[in-house]
Amino acid sequence: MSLAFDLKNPNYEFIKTQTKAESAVRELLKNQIVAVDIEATGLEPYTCNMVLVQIATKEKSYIFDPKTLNLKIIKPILEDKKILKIMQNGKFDYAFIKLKLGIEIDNIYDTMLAEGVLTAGYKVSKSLGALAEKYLEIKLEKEFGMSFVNMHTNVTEDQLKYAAIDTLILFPIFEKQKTFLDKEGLVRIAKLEFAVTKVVAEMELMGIHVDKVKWMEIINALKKKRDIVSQKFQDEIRSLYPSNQFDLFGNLSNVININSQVQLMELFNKRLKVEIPATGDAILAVLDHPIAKILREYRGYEKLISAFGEGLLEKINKKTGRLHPDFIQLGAATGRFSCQNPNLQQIPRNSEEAPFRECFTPEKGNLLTVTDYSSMEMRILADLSGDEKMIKALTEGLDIHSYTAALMFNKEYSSNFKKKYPDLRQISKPIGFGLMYGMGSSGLARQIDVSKEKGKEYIKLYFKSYPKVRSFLEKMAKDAVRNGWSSTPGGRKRWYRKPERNDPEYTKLIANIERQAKNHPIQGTNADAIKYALVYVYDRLKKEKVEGGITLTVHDELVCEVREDQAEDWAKIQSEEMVRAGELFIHKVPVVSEPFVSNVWEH
DNA sequence: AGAGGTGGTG
DNA sequence: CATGCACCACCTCT
Repeated sequence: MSLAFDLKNPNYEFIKTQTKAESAVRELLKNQIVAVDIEATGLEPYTCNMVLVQIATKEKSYIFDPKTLNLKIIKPILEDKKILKIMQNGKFDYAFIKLKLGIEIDNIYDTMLAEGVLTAGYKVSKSLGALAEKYLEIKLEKEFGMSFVNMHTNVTEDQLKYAAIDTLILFPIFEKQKTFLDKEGLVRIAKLEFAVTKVVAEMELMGIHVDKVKWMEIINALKKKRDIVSQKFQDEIRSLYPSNQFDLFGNLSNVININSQVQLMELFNKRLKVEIPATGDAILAVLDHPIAKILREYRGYEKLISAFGEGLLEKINKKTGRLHPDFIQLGAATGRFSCQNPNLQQIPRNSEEAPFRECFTPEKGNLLTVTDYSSMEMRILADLSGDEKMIKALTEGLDIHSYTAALMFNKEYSSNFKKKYPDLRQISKPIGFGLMYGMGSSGLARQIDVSKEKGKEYIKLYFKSYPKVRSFLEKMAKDAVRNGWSSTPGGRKRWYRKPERNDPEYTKLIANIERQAKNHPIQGTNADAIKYALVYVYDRLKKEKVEGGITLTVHDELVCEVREDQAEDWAKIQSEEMVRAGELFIHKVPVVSEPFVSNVWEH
């Protein structure tokens, strides 16, 4: 592929006067497509600064100096709905440009997200370097000293060259990707991802407030309990070890490291003479041994303290006093978000001892509006499979697991079924979830603690109740193995590496694909829906002039923080927009989302 | 630095 | 033979 620019000597202009900047803007406004990139002193927009802002045409990169220029003048380019902005991981640049210049970039084509939808399911790098190699067979040498991180000196000519290349190279990558998006029918889903990315940037900038005092109260209480249990554990096992050790202060020291799986295995298998294959909770639970009981109690506390302790508070932003986690837009192969630093999608649900979610609170004068889809994946399964009885149950608003149990075990469904036959419902519920995950009979048997034969029988009864669910799941599995991909009705694809026939793990690998492909259309459609919802909700916030923004998305849930007098009305709108998004994909059963207004995340 | 084990979420 | 999807954080151990 021949490039429209010279890699060794890219055409660029480093702009340091307002007059030159103005004429550059005039030139740029003549284009339908530009590439945009920034260089910054670090990754965090609140505490780092922009060093360069590059906007390029196919042939030439205009490099603006944010220190000497008033960059408000690039607003007409960046906010123009007609001019396409090619960016690599645009969320990053969007955040800086919004924060430093008050400009909201519109009409983004993101090469990283495009690559994400083109390679979903494959573990491949989506860095600019990787894309340049893949599409252009060019190696981008990011030399040491090229970084702008913590930079205080003047930019070098080499740095400017690379800054120029970072924009110029986006054009040919964009051209190549476009043909693949077309070929794979991924244009629609790519456009969705592009529309979502600015919402994600805004959501990250918004962040969420944490009640630090309450958080530490919870942690300290847990620590007290943990330390008592930990001491008890050491005392109970001390006699099993030959000599007592003392620490510097003459206290008895710990016999083993309770956190060490290796030492625990030695303890159970060699000293307590109970053969266990691992020390996970499922195994310890059935062991019925006093030491196992203490260990389980310890683990309960230790887990919460280590995973959600001070570490989370250390991530509070110095500038804003809020948490600003990274939402990875294509973090999961199914199209779901993932979340990092910290992962707010795995904060424990509130419990008596550890009401962590109560610590996420609105700023004074605001309230949180929380909306989630109710039993969305069940609804998706009903809709995609077209199973009449499941559709009927969900349409009539019946308790789906009770209704399933009634069908399976030939009982009359009633509104008090749950109370009348709790044991039957306890069988039907895990099957419903398990099947969406491609679970087999032995897995189910293990789950609900019945024999393998009983497990098989239950699944049979389930499929007899919902025959189309079976044929749907089997078709998904078979098609994916044949095609090497599966897709959602929204057009999102997930690819699978087909194993060689002679692979020693062939059967296992095929079984993996089958399970993943049964789940993908369900989980993926949920992801498609919540992503449309994010765009709808963001647009509606602006349209309704609501003061506030989106703070969190947790797979089937959206959380906004808004001015308190607007919260009640807004929560309803937020739910409506979620429903509207869900109805793009679900037509045969109702989409349901409940609105909540609250001064804590969850109560 | 990376793997494996464990366990939190949807 | 293994046999429930999708993640991320923390711990130990090599």
